[in-house]
Amino acid sequence: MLTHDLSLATPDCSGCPIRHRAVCARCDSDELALLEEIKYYRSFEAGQTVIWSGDRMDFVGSVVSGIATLTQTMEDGRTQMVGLLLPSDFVGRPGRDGAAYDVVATSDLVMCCFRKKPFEQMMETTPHIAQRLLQMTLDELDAAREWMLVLGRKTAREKIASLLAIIGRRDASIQSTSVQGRIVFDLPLTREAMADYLGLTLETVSRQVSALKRDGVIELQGKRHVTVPDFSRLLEEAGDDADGGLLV
Amino acid sequence: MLTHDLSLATPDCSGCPIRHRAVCARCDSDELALLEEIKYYRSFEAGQTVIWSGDRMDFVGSVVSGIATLTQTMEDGRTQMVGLLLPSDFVGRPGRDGAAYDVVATSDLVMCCFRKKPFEQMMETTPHIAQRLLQMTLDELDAAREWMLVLGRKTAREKIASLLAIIGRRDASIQSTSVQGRIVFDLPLTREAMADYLGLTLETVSRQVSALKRDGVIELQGKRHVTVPDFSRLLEEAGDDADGGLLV
DNA sequence: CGCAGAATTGATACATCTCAAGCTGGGTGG
DNA sequence: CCACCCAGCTTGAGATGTATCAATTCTGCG
Repeated sequence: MLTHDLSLATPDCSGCPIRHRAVCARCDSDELALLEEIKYYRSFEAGQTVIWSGDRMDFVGSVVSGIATLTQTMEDGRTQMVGLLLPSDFVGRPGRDGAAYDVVATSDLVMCCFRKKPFEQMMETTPHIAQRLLQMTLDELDAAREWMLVLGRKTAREKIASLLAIIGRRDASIQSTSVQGRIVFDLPLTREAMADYLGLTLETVSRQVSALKRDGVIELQGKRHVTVPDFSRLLEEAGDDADGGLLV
Repeated sequence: MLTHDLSLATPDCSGCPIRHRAVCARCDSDELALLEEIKYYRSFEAGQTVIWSGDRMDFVGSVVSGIATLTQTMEDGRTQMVGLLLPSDFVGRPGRDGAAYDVVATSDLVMCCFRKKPFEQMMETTPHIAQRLLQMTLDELDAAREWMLVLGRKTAREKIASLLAIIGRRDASIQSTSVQGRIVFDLPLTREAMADYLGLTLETVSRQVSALKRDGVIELQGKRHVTVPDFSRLLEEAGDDADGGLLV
């Protein structure tokens, strides 16, 4: 069954929650008006697949609310998450027809989509869009490289701590709370999704989460609600500089 | 001792070997003329560090010839390669002051550098540059994600096979040979660099190279010169689709 | 209440790491 | 020209971290 059909309305960009962070962030009102003509909303339920790797993709778009994952799968079924899509993140690649990865909605998801052809044309004529997209892509590239260090060189415990630090930091930045001392947030991922993110098995994830809890690095209320009593302690466990790095 | 000082001359862009692939690929002759004003060449010897992570970076640029690596290092010394820079690849990030990674010349290296400030200004006024840089960044992002699958989910043997396939494919594409059947190339990396690339130890790299040789997947002449008698066999060993994927 | 998906925990297997010893080939100095 | 040297590489034996297989235990929900 479909969710509320707010999805079919196309609310004004001016009230959009991701207006200042998404690919349209630099656009002025004239440019926004052009985008409004080619935009439409789509909703997905938790668990639904937005797009399969290899499928033809006739749109690009932004995550407005909810969370989605980008995953790659080998023939024998091994899967690796290669991206975590949060509100304002961009999906799809201008200039390419097929999707390169599976995109799956982890929670209920709303996307602001643009038909691909007209969007590509706008990119040629509207430097603000291409400029913002470049900036966002460079940020994603940095995140991917950070992640490569996690996957290639960190232990299971460090991997879990790194993931919790990333999610905690993001949550704090959304709420503009300070990223120090006590942090509280909800895990948006199942143990299995965490495992796919970190290149581990779900059993190992479970064990290491338990270990971090036993050692007082984190506290759990239920399976998903996490309290970090001392964020710098978590960063130590992640093997990161306790100051949180220069690039964030 | 310094290498040949062709480096200090600034040859014309029209004869540049990476003219059609680098960040300037889409520029017309007027735009090239502007770039020529802010460009200069720098040479590095094999083993030299081009830039240390965290250092201030007052230029961006392209690899003209030779190979460099992008690596990240943890406090305790664990290192992970996060990028392999080949001719035409771009170094540096417009809009950022410090270098995010160590850049090290693996072979003798020539770079075409642009002073950062003027380059950033040109990016604003010259859409062709920003467009090409976006395209290149998206390609790098795809490569990074491919690599994440390798790091997170492949076995040591598959990792080695994947690396050999990547290098072999690149070499074939430079020589515009077909990527089928028999392939011959030189490894541009030491066993240790391969290990840093793949998130392994150098001993494991050595063992798996020996195993692939023993099993007839590759032949070695010396330590670095590799013959792959059957490229599709190598792809199977890498755990990839034997057709080589859709995205290349 | 009882089921199903998610998570935890345990026992064991195995891949890769670690530590250690030796090999190889190209360069250098006697 | 030979002997030596040294970085890069190979190989071995044992330690260790994570995967695998297999029960349970939670938790939310119809």
